[in-house]
Amino acid sequence: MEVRKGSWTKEEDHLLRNYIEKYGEGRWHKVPLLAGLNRCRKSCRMRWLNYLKPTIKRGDFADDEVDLMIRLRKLLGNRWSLIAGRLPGRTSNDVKNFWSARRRRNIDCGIIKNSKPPERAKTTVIRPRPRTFTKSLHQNLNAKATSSKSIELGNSSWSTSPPVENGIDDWKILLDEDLLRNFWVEDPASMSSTDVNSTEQGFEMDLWQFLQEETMQ
DNA sequence: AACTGATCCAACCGCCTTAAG
DNA sequence: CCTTAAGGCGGTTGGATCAGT
Repeated sequence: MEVRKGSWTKEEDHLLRNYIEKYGEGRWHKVPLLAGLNRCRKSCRMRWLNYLKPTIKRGDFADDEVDLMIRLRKLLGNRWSLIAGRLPGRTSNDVKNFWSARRRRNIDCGIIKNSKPPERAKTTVIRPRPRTFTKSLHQNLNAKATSSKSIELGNSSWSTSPPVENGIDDWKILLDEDLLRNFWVEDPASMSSTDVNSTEQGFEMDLWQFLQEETMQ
């Protein structure tokens, strides 16, 4: 039997909500059967995560959200789920849609203003390389942190977490656009789509905590 | 009121990663 | 190891709605 596609009906939403209430999120392969939905597992998951989930925030992005999004986009590239993860209540789909609308508008403006095809902006996606945090490295970092108040960006020895002693201001500096490129180790070999997960770990570090704390303020 | 182009956003698709057997 | 199934992600599409004429 063909699975249903297209827009979800209220009845389907109701069935999915009931399922999640009863069994919780996850085990998406079982959802169609147990919820009584004639939808594929992916469709169910997508509907829940992007639309039905109660924590989802509706409406326009606030200025601070946009600001944070721009900074994160510079840092992470088109990794919408990671970006969305730092914007409470926003989904990767929201972020993605926002960004493509924004991009479209900018391109259109370019056509109107310049009356010639806009140059494709050269974006350098900077992906941090995960590094093993060895004991010797840690000692080295501590030595550096105590010997200098400022971060030596050009010759940074750390890629995942700054010395704590330098405080939050250092992270703020790091998120300034001109400094971003110098901070992360650029790795052309890892620009391929297959090298996504190797970078993931690095971001579950102090940076994220800082960003979250900053957005809470 | 009717038409048209622009915009928004929910949904689909294809690919990749991961875990289990 | 290899295979397979499931989860997850980013890119893209297309229908609905809005705005302008």
